[in-house]
Amino acid sequence: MAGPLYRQIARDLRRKISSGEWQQGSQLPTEDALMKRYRASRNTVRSALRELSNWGLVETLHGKGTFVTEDVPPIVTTLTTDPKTGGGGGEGRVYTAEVAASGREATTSDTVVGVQKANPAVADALRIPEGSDVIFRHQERLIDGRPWSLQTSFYPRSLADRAPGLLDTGDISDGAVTYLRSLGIEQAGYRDSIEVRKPSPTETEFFGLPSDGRVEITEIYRVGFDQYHNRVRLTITVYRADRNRFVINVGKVPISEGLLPASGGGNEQDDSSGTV
Amino acid sequence: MAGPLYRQIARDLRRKISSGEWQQGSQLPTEDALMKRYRASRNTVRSALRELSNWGLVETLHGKGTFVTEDVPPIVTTLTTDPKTGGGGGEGRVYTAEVAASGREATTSDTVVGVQKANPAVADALRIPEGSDVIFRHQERLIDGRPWSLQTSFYPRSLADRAPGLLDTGDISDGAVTYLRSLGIEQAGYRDSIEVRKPSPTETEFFGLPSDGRVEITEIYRVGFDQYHNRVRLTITVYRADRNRFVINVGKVPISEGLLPASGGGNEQDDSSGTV
DNA sequence: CCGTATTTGTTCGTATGTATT
DNA sequence: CAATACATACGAACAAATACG
Repeated sequence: MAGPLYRQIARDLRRKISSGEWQQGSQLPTEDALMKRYRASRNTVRSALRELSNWGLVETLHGKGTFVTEDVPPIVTTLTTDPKTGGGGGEGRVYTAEVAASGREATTSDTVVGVQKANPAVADALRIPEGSDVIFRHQERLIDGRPWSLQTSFYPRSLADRAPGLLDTGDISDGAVTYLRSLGIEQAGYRDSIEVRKPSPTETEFFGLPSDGRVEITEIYRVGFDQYHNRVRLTITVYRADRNRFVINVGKVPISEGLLPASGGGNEQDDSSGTV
Repeated sequence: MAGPLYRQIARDLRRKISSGEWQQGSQLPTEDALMKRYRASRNTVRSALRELSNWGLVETLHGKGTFVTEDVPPIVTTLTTDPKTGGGGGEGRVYTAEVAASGREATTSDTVVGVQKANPAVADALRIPEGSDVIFRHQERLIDGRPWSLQTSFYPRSLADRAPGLLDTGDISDGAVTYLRSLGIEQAGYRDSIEVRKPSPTETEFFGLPSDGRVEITEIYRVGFDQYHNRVRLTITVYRADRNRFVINVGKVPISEGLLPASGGGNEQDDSSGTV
């Protein structure tokens, strides 16, 4: 009854975690201890632990032990700019301001700039021929010193004639959008496209993700348009999917105070909202 | 060298998949065949296959075999309403129209309506006391007969005095937003909050997800405000994270034609965009 | 429909390697 | 260096789902 043994063990351990019997961050019994407690073989116990790990409930560290995963409050990012206050300022500034408001400190690595050939995705987003030159500006962004997001912007190479600063590393730290506006290239609007996918090796390393594909990445494509509907830039930003939340305001909405919709937190709610 | 054997096997299989040597949907060699090919034990081969499965590259079916995962083009949903054309029409209509535009057919289950006590998340979103009565309206939404999303809207119980139709199952199929507007309750704006999390058991079953927590869910909280900044409704919609994409338009953007940013597809791009 | 072969799922026991304490 | 704890790997047996004659 009740299915395979390893699932029964997993269920029991799960219960002990979600009931609070085992606190966040605390160490689970060793595999050896669990073998004895459940009279199961090592492989079976490990299957149970792997299941919990897949669901993000525990984390296993080689040589140290298995620990109950600790909740990390998500970073909240607003994707829409307030037409009244913001006026469409540079994203870099907006992001850091928003993070600072939550009492954390946002920093960025040095900007890496360069020119490369447009791959299909970039070419399509900017409506330029595949393989034509594009300027890229890349940054690693941290919060309180911990990896937060990776961002790369692409501009058509031809823009550098009017906006040579795009190829400077530090000068336009105020935000490329602001810089371009000073040159008469207004960002009249933008389109974001959000998707969730598995991390690339680079992303896995930057974010310090587990080597199995357990943790996903949220990728945001932002295509910026000027007043003539030309595609001026493509910005790709990636985040850890499980530690970031994105907010979109449409129409007349009050200024956000508390922000967070009081998320329950873990996975254990089990449809606590009734019919949700 | 090159790490554990099961990873070497996994890498080799991965290469055969991403190189196209093994087509989408085709069956991999049986575990028995892989044992012989790599001179490894069955458990080791299974470790390798599990790794590929975790990364979403293959799917294993009990008694049948292991198959290369087939790409499913994502459903695209626009979260912002065009102030010119849409004017903030009912979401239900907008969604189905958008899906229809892509040549697919959107249908919904019967609406389940009822009254329940507000849980903390709902109470916070609507700014009402926890435990007070709320009306819920729940729907399962399908595309071409396949599960697509689950949606539940919550309204303060008190709204039913002015809008009794909220408690009818079918009558306001045009969309609750339209219905409320006909009663003078305008949705002046809304705030979406997007997060990614593991599926609940109900969601796992509805979407037909694998029982390990491999596939994630995108959850969108939408809080609607009336012209007086009152919180009129909370709509929670959940989607398969890996088969849906969300678009947000801000400011002046051209009408989307092609939509998709020509995503490369799989995970195997391996930072093909260079510095991304 | 039945029975058999095929294929993956579960469980055990055991041994050895590697990281941490 | 030794003890502890998780990681990898092998071999074996039986169970469960599926395919096929």
